[in-house]
Amino acid sequence: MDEKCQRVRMDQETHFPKKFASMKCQRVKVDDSFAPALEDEAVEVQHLLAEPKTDHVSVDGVLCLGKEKSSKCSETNGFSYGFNDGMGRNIGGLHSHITQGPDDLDLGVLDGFLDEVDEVDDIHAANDFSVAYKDFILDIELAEKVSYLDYTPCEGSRLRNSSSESQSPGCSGSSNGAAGMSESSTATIPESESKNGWHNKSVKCKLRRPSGDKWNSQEPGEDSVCPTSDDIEDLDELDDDAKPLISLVSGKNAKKVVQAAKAGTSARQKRLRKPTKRYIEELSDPKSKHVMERKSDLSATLKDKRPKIRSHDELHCGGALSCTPKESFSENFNQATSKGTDEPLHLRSKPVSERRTNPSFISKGRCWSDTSQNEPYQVRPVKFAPKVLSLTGPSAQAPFESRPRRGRPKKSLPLSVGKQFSSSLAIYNLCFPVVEDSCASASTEFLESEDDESEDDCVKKRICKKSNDRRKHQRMWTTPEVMKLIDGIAQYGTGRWTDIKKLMFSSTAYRTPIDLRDKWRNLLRASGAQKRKSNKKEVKEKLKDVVRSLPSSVFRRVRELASLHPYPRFSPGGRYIRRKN
DNA sequence: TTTAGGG
DNA sequence: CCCTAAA
Repeated sequence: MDEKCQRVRMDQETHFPKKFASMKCQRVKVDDSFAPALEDEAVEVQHLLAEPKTDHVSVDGVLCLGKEKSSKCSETNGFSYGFNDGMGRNIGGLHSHITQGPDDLDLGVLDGFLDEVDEVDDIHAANDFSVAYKDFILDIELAEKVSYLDYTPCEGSRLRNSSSESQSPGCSGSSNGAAGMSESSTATIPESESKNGWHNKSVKCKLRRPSGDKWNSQEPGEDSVCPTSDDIEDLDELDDDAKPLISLVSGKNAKKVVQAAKAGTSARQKRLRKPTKRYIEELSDPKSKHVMERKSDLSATLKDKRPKIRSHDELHCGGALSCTPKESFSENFNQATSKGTDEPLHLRSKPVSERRTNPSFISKGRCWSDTSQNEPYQVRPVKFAPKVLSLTGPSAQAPFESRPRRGRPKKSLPLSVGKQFSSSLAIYNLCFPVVEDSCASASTEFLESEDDESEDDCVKKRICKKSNDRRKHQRMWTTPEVMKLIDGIAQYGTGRWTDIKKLMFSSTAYRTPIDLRDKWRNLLRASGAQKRKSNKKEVKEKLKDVVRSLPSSVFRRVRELASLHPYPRFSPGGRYIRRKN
């Protein structure tokens, strides 16, 4: 662990001052649909607790994260500013080497840190850094001391609880259950206050340590260093978001709490997951509706083509198969400690039990991504990574392409769908009913996910690669295609999509008449030719992608045609006219 | 089967 | 893109 720490630190020092410019907001932008991230928070905290010695790195990661968010993706939230404000000073105090301008950071390094940060996407999604901060604080605290953890397990679970609880206000209604909890120490601190960059300087000053820069002076992995209030102080400087926890910790028996928490993670669960590019891409799918996933269970697993980045606990997917003793122990421990407290049990046990019982948890199709190729220092994950990969590899794609084609069946049908049940693979198949791709294909995909390629290329590659796939992926409309479509409409008018398809798109089999029509609809909206509720600008902003990629001449034509061939060809009576040839 | 329209 | 209703 020391090695890991140092290594990362070295990396950080070396690469940090590079460039942050390459940072893609992508990561941050995928958030909005992530309210359900809450659902994993308890687990996440647990994971973080489980990682004793990454303290420094973790904190650095947070700082970087803050910078990333605020500097590069200012559109995400106003929260960023406040955050940055607070963080900026702290960075200055704590890490002189990362006080470079926002553009001096390196994405690669950031990614590394993101690993430490665990679930960046989730964090961003929740628009709530407080959770993350608490996590890190826990991390740090945990790193400090590993000894006598054996007593006060209740405290540990308590801590976890409060962590998961305090983040609930930042999330949408789905987390009502947690909101009802009442833990005196945490309940007194309104989370909402800490989310708006609200800076409580008094606290800071009070706790501030004169010269302590423990991040630079203290060697990682020193077990002899007790978690002192200094640590808490420094942590407190991180951000106000951390305050709830800090007050919790300091208000109660800080050491015990932390140690207990640590005890809970003596069976250490390493964070395995690093979202691969593929998943990032998947996440940016505008159609992502994570709420849906929660509601629907198995059916959703078949339909869902949007694997989500989630807690690596989902490695329990195929759980019985890939679950290592350590993991199971950890889970059991958590449940055991949960019982020891006087707090509502369901709040704690929910994440775990839900994962176990809810198939949707299992089938996010991202198991193999948890093997985190980008975390070289991980040992245990690597041990079972191949297993998971081999098991889930093929099916990792399943959610993506197993979505049964509803409606009229199209040309190619699945070769085999979920027929391979054996006693040992029963669970696995349950989770991944569709297992059809060869391992080779999966492995190529796996490797490809690492590639750095433009999204377009990604899409196209996938399409090509799965040419025999029944599933039709998004296919970008090229400008020539759009112009062809416009020509066709000019010729046939709107409403005769099959004709247009036959004559203008006879060569491109992947464009169905419906596609043409949809595209036309989009063009209308984008061009503002349609007098919709929203004005042009608004529409254009919405469909910026389309607008961006098309010349203005196209839109002129669109508007012309729109007036010439009004799309919703309603008869005076209101019913649409079906034009006959 | 095809189109319209909503998601 | 997907789905359903309607023609």
